[in-house]
Amino acid sequence: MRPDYTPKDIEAAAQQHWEEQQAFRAGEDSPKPKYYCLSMFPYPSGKLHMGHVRNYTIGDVLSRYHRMQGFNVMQPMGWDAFGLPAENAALANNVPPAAWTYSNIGHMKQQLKSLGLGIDWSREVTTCRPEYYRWEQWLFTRLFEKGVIYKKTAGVNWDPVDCTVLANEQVIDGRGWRSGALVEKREIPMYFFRITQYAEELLADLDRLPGWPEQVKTMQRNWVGKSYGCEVEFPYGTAIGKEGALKVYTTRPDTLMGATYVAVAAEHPLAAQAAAGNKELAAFVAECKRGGTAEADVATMEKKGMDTGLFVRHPLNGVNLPVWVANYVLMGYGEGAVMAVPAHDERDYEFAEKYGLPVKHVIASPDLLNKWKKLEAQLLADGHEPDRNDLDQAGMIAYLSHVLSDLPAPSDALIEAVHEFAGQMEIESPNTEYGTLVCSGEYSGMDFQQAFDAIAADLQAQGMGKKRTQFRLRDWGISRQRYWGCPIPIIHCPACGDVPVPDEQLPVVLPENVTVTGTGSPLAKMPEFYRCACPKCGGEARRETDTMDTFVESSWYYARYASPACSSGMVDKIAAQRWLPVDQYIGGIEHAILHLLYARFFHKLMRDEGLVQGDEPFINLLTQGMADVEVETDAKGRPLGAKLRADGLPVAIGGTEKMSKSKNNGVDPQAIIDKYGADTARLFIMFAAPPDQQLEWSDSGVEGAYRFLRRIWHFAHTRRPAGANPGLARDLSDAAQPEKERCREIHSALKQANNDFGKHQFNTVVSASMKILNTLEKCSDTDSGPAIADGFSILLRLLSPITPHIAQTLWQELGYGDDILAAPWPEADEAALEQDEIELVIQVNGKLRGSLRAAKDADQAMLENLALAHPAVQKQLAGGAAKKIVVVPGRLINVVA
RNA sequence: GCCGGGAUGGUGGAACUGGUAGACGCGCCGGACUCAAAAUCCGGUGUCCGAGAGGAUGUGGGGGUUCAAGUCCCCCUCCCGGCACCA
Repeated sequence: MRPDYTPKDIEAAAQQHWEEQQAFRAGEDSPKPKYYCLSMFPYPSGKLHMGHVRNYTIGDVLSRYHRMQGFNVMQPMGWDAFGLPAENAALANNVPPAAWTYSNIGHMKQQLKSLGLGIDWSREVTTCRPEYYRWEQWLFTRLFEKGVIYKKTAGVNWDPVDCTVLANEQVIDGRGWRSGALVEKREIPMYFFRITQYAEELLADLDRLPGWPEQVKTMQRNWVGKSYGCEVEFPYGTAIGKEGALKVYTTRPDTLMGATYVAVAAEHPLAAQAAAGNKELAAFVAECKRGGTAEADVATMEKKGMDTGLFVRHPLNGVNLPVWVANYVLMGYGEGAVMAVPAHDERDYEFAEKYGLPVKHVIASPDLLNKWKKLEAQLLADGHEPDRNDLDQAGMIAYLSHVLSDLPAPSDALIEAVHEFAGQMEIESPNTEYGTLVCSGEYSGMDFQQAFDAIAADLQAQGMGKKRTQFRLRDWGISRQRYWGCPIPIIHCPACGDVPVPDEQLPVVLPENVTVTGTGSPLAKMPEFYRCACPKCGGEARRETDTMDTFVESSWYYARYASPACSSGMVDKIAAQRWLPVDQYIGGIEHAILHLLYARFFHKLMRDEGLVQGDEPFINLLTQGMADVEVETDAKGRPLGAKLRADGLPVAIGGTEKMSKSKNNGVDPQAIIDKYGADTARLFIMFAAPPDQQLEWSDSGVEGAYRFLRRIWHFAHTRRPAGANPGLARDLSDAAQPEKERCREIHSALKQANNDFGKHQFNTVVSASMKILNTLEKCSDTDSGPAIADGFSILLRLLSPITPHIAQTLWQELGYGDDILAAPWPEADEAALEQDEIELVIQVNGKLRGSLRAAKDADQAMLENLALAHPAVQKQLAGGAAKKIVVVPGRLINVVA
């Protein structure tokens, strides 16, 4: 055995050993229970960053841990290979996206292998390969025929200079990132997955995922956004041109009597109609159509609007309400029109304040109600008749000032009551809480639910509305006007319409040798690609040149791993049944909504096709915190440029790297692996923080991780802690006190580590391991020989999922066994944890004043007496008596003076 | 803007279910070894007052509940993730 720790040699040897043993091939006919451990596959951006290392180390730790617990583990890996960055790289470096992608995959695969991950590489999938995406195309044609996929128009960001559709992140301050041209919203035809048809199920099944973080489930629930509300129609007469009704959807029908105007989106027919004869309005509508489509931009825009001059009639009280065009109303959302209740909605209030529109309170909080009653009572007491007219804010303020100035000699009590009421109204503008209806005619006095039901019933009776359940979730548009993606398998025939490509013609292969110019879609310029015959009538037809959203590939890869080479179907049903669902999924928190929702949706689609069983793809989910970069942002929070923490060099945004804010993590993992080895890199990353916590990387602390491994090696070399039967429970009844204490320390650290493994808190597993080594180093050969061997074998096994190379090497070198992967997982020996005497903390009024040792089974009265006798307590009490004594068994005694 | 998180020493983080705040590391300070340095080992290290014993104070800010609050409740600030064409 070498005296020095030489990670390069031992890691190469250990990896070769696993390779020879085919140690990580997932067995198809194992009697052991299966454990499918999946880490989100990487986009092949070029090189590994710390986020990858963190993700894949977590996955490997869980895989190896479960393997030692007796599971048949499957841990696959693959490449999310289609996407925008490859096209950007092509533009920047003149390399075809395919070549760039394959070369990146080659390099990153080497990097992953050098980390010593226990991956079954025989299952590798690459989404840009026709063998993979042909099945995606196949499913598309099936779903198209079933009507789950349909076509409609939708808005995109159009760059009028580059004649290209831009991704949201390519629109910076309303301009194209390359051309600088002002971006326009343009409506184009696209294919959509009818995900809304599954909205109810996607929502309900979240309740059947106890292994998912609550945080993620909450985000998904809010995203699906089931709401109970009402359709309300605001009729208009021929004055507008023709008779009709403006339909809106609201979740607050109880505030209907407080509506003071209605607002429509710029794209709404009513806006277009009004703009036809109004140049100023037409210009405003055009202005609203400028800029990007991203919701964050729209929502943070300054609220602007313009009066159309049109009016609609309030369906219940017949009052005419003005129609405004407002940029905060979105066409693709609900009905593209809203009823505005400024008194009880933040955005409506802000808008009404800005344009001087009336505010009418119709919901009163208990406070407001009480203050109004008090005011009324005082008016009566002073001999005046209270005015119970509408609480239109302006009218109310006028009324209140009338009370103060026009009434003869108002009493002090009345003046106070007016001020209190006015003050409360001020506080409650806008009041978005539920409350009691006021100033709402026959509905006054009702609570939310009563008003909801009554108003909905009245609307329905008049044919002017009804209750409706609505989802916030929108259908999933998957058409992309880009080259580097999976071709949509549709042929457009002038005679037959949209015809799906027949099975025998699949896959529609994406040509790999192309030149990317940055203007327009490359496929649309390739007649050899798009010219084709209609599969139905044989006539001349045109192939669809749009490709699919890359979220589609990542929505089903987890299922493909079960039978990666299956050439007869999307999945081999037997293999899918064996391996699915995924037992543990691990990936970044940034995927909490979109990717995870789409994958859940796809599982249900595949289930309905009879391909997979079960309703959900991922049983347990671990969301990893982001690995941050220091990013400078503009006023809208968009990155202007990222700075590499380590050396301050700027990093290109939207360049050849994956376009992600997390692409640069300040520390290059390869440099750490080269200098210290994979075990140090893995240990360092697991020790830095718990997996779900976000982390800013710096390499301080890498040295400490390396030092720890070196100490382990040195300990093994100098102390040779081998035992014939490591892990055998030892009878400690005769052992000397120091040895008992050392054993207790080791087993209590082990107990903590096992508990932390269960919580996926690997940083404290590492600290427990460090404590064990600290204890072992305190042992002398003579007093604790066998304990050392026992303790060291615990240490190696505890660390083996995290630092597998050194653990395997020492396990073998010291003769514990051939393969640490086959060793049983260590469990804490409860007998070793027993203590006769324990330390108790003494508090006086909750403040720490001392401690005492007592027998572990000392009773309450005895402990109280011991505490009272304690000098520190005597001093604090200063002769006084204790009011109360709180004893927390095994922990503390608190004397309350 | 909306939805979801987060904030603990110089620093990464720990603290089971409301019960000794700062485990385990990094860094720093002092010491040993050495011709010297590196490596290694030993000791110390929240802040303030104090020679010391000890005391006060302390978990982003403000309030509250409790014998006891980093932990529970209310309000606020800042930071991070997502917002449907980045992946």
